Amino acid sequence: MVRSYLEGHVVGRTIQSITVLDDGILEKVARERLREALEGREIVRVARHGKQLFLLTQGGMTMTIHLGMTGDLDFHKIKEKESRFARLLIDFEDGSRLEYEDMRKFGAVGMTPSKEAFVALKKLAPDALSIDRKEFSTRVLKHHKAIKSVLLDQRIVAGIGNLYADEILFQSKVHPASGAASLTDEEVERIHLATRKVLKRSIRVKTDFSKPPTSYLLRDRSVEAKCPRGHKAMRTMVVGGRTTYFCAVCQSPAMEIE
DNA sequence: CTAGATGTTAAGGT
DNA sequence: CACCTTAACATCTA
Repeated sequence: MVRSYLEGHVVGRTIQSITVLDDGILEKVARERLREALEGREIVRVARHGKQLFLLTQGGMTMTIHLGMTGDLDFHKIKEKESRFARLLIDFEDGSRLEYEDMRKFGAVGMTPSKEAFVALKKLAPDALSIDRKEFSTRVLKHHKAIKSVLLDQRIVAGIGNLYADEILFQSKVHPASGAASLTDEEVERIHLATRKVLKRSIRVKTDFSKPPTSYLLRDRSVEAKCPRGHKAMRTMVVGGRTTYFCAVCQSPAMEIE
């Protein structure tokens, strides 16, 4: 969703200047180098791999952007006063501007010769939406940690975040703490299908949590909530250091055996 | 006021 | 190596 938003606004525009407001978000590149390499170049393509974004320039380097937890990109036709948490500005020659804001600064902006080089460097797994059933299953079954931790591990499958992992496991009726390696083939297949369904749907609704179908857990993330299938059994637990919501009825280990 | 949480990821320990 | 925990960060809420 961010990728298509950017594609519509920055492809074809030429970078006039880059203003780094906070060096803390730069990933292993000095602001001078970023500016030297990218200013004056036209953005010709916007790509995505998992949660990572790439702005490819004509005959030059590629800018990498990760939104982290609170990052956001806003395109403005004219230069307005930047927001409180703006960290980096890209001004284009036609007077428009792309603003990168990130309150908690878990995001990162960097530079790479190519998307492929960056993916290799970070050891990122194939993107969750490009991986077929067979490969998904091979990758998942290899690990012995909790299935939720596996889904969140960008080196096993790229592009799934905390909320989406919960949603995927709810839709698949699998308990988040189940050991990945001991899942049945059928369960893994359900998880693979749910991953595609949930991510595609989320991209379509632009991650607006009020818009997914009412059968989605994402709409109301709290223990007070009723599970979308009517059970009053929402539970919370910590898996792999991340808060996890699930329905104790739908996703009980007993249900998995059916 | 402090404690605890939060769309993430890298680094350090076992 | 596989896995787990924690720190970095800046707010907001109980």
